[in-house]
Amino acid sequence: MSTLAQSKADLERASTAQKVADMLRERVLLGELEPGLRLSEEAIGGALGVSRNTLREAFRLLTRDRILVHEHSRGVFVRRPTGDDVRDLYAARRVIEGGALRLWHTVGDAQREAVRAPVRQAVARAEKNDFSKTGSANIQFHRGIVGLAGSARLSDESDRLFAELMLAFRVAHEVEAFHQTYLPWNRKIVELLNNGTVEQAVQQLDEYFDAAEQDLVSRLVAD
Amino acid sequence: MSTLAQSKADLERASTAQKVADMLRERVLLGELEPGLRLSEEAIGGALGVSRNTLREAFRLLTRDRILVHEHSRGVFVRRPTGDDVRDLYAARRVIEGGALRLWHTVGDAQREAVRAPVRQAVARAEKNDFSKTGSANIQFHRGIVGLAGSARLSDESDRLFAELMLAFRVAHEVEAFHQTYLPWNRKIVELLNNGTVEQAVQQLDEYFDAAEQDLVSRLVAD
DNA sequence: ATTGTGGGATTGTTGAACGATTCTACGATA
DNA sequence: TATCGTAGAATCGTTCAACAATCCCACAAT
Repeated sequence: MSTLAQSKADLERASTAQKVADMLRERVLLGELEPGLRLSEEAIGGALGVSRNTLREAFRLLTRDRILVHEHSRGVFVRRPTGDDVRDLYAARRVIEGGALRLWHTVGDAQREAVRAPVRQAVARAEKNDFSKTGSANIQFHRGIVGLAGSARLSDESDRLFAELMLAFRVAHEVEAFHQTYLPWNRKIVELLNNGTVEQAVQQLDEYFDAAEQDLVSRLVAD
Repeated sequence: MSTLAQSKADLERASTAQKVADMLRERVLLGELEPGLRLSEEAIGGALGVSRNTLREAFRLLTRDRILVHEHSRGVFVRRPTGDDVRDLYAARRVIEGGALRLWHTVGDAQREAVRAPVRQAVARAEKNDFSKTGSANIQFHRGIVGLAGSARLSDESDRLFAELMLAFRVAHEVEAFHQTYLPWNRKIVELLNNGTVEQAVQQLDEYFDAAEQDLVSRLVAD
């Protein structure tokens, strides 16, 4: 069964627009294309060897993911989140992740492990002074929390929220902080979950969101 | 200030693709284009007088809203939600609306009124045997609940979930039931909220979701 | 009944074209 | 000097035409 699913994935050729969109998304999230930058149809299309029409389809896909913003007759720009955007993002995360966390005692162990494992691995690496994959570990932790809900739609939307938040950190020149200060919070949350005190875990998560939002907003308005 | 915002809205001309997408979305949600129907680029484009490229942009917009599904080299189809889709949708709603409802005691009266008012108006109309706008009233109620979170992104995503759910009801030939059986539940929820017993309101909402999901799924698999 | 194997229809992608809109730089006016 | 207006360049919005790639369907072969 899993082999069938795998071969199906192989068969699902991505369209040109999809491939272009994936490439551009990676470039943006890696910081090679700075927030606020305008993406010229002619320049990008020429560099990538695709026609304007195909490129515009790729732009639509990324606009949908809030990676780019479209302004009529002006073009598309790499999104540059504001303080209001950050507040909106954390308001959404509080509801989604808080609501998902409260399902802790209703889900199976596989879903719980998706929350515990990223923290455990991050702790193990930190003890060896290995901070290489510390960034993606945090995201995996929060993806695991959302996954408790058991909704692919919710997980997809959360991925978009994470990506947009990453852009905000980049605007604030705080990409490193995003990847380093979270670990104590996450350990505490997992500990509370393992104790069965879910409501306290939710409260801890809320406090983390409060601290992260406040820090990020202050750095954005100062800019 | 409001006049400025209004004139700005006037200036924001929708693109042709956007207008076409809005028209098609309305057609689909009104049931004029049945779930599963394939939308031919040539036929639709010819009928609406727009080029294939512009129409394809409109298709992309509706695909992002999960109104249409795109299959490579096969075309786009009106989405036809399955039982698994419905389960996914309600899993997402449970987390989002449950999480939002728990913010009841933290929000201002304007946001609370956005929850109460739709139910009050629906009750008033029902007493006069007026069931005309009973459908949108239910949606407004749930939009109000999501609005408690104070996140435009979350509200937008919820609108997409509602639209997709409407398609599921259409597949199950239960559009009317969707608009009629909800009122007692909603009244009870508002009553519990006014009493300050938020957790009981959340529980009541969960029970409503359980009942609605089970009913809808059973009608879908029977099809 | 199942499995090739064609032709026909539809989509994927490209390139060019032209009107519409925005941006920019330069000069006019107070 | 600063503000304003305007012409020209650059870019976007949309359409059209073309061709390759893919899918669908009917028919024949086993």
